[in-house]
Amino acid sequence: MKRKPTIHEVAERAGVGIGTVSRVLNNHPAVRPETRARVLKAMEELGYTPNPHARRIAGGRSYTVSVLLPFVATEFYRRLLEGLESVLLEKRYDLALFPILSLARLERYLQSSTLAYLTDGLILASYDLSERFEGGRLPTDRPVVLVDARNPRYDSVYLDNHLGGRMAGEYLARFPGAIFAIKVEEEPDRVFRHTVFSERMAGFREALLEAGRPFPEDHLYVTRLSPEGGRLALRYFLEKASPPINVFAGADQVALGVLEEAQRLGLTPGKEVRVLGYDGHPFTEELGLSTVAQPVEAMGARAAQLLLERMQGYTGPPRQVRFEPMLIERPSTASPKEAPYVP
Amino acid sequence: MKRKPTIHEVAERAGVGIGTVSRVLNNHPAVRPETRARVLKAMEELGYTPNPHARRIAGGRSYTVSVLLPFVATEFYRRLLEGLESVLLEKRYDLALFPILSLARLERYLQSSTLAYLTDGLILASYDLSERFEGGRLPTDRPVVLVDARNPRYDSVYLDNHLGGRMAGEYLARFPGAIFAIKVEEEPDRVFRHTVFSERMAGFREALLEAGRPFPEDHLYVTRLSPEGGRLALRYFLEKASPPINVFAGADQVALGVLEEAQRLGLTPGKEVRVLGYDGHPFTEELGLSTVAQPVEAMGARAAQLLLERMQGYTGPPRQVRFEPMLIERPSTASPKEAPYVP
DNA sequence: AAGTTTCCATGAAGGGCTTCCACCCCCTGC
DNA sequence: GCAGGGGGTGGAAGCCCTTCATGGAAACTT
Repeated sequence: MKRKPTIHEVAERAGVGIGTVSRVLNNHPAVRPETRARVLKAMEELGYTPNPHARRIAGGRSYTVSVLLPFVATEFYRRLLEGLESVLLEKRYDLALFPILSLARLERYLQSSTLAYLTDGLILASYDLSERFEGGRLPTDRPVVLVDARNPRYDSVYLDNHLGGRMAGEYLARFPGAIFAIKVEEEPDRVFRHTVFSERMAGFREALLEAGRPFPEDHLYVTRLSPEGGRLALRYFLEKASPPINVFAGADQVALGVLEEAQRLGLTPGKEVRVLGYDGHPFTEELGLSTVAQPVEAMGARAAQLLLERMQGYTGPPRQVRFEPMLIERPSTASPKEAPYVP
Repeated sequence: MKRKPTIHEVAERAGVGIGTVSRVLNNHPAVRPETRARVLKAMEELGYTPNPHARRIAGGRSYTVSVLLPFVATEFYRRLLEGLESVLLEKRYDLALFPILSLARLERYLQSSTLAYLTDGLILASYDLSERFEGGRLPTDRPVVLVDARNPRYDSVYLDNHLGGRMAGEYLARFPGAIFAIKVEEEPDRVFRHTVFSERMAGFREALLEAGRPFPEDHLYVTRLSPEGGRLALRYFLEKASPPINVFAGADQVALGVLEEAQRLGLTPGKEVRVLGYDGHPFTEELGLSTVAQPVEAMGARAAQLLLERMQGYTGPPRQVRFEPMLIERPSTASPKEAPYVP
């Protein structure tokens, strides 16, 4: 394959200077329309496309945004990417993902410079990095936006998980029957720990306390993020109390398992076993699963917007954008009117 | 944040020329050990790290490999990345993912140049691009390796899905009871179509034919890649035939749903309903799900190796690396010895 | 008509690196 | 003692762009 054409070849073919070609590339207004057309034609004929590395080196844009994220294979990140993509694609930006699949990889990103830090902007998903970097700042001078995480030094887009937990608690407190909860285990690896699940549980506990509903320690089951965890949890709960019981599953994936196990045991969801998930993933709808929904796509889109503003030169103080979850009631929890809680 | 130090500052501090610094960076042998040490010390003190854009521009390495892939939120790609990562991390390469989340994004990658094409090498997952690009070649002169796809022009690492289908067919043909299969629907979007599921079914049919087992058209159920599809499929199958029945689910995700539905209906997996998955994802083990296992991690690792060789200058003809699946027998299909098929 | 302003266009400089040639120094071998 | 050969080293040239003086020409002024 022959070498890619450069700006010089375009300039020569169009009979203009390289500066003019560059201005055409960057949509600079000071180019006469017919000159612009000539240049575009030359580019077309040569199959020219600019080199992002060179653009970036020369102090321009590479039109690429990096996303550092811990995992890729979950519904949450799928939705987050969808939100980011929707905004960035429209603005003609590319999205480069840098998955942090292992501790070794994280170490590498913490120290060495990587392409990730040298694109036009950086989105950091689910990490609060203040503890990890000296000075609590990433080794880059590009704009950085956090999403699903908070840090006072950077623009942050986050969900109020404490509130979500409260909403779950307030809601379930209105039903008769014992109340249980499943807490998703944090990665044993300290590095990858994030705090969303703890925050949810804290809010949940708080709401139950205020509602005067007991929540003994053995009503909490801790497990990994998988349906299997939900199955085991339900069996455990049924040893502690008889139906009807109410389960806050902490995550939709886990709630799924609770639902399945209930059905297998012949217990009617929404009646003998009320199940409330968390996340609001699309699959909950067809399952009739009640859930505390996170607007993940909207959070992603907002993060992308904040980053675009920074890349366009905005230099105000860090912005903290808080999103609120929304409780969606579905058959997996019957309406509390039908069976109100009587202390 | 102050500007990052450059090679010149390192050179000055170490009292050497920039050429020497560059040689240290690139592990060139012709540097005296104590000079090397001095340079490394200067780098350390200045917190210097090289700029990948500049390295790439100057004709060197950026030490980054791009991966173009269609989806991110599936177990398959998680495993594939794990395989790629294991090899590349060791060789000190970064991995940049470019997810193709939409048709618009694909179009963009087909035409314009993007950072993806300008790293040191490119891995293309699950796409055969020969139809999409003029001349059947990507617009890049970097080495390209395909994985989970085949193209005679490029190094390819692929699984023999036809064989996998055959193995499934031969295996299930040994059991009594009607035989059913679930075919995973291809994306309606023509662009994202891939052929793995069709290949599996073709092999499956072939094997049944040879074994003299009938497979009428209405024994095939088509659905999306989700457990829900498996549930619906099983109910449909049970209208067509009574237990025992044998189901080739085409994908582990789908098999999962079949298994769940069977349990819910009070049918014993491995006895009244035999279920065979495809993929060999880790979760199948704890579920006792028999499956035609793909060595996805190994395929990823191999692809990374092929790419590394190309990046190191190997220029032989395109290599086609074929992997074979392996049937793993678990409780979801009892041993055929216990209940052999008698025509 | 001469002086201003505006509009376009040019190409050198520069950005951070690799490569390569030139050069120096020191060790061999005769 | 001298040519020859390496091992080390320095820095100019070059990679592909953007930016920024610089300047020519056309469009306005008074």
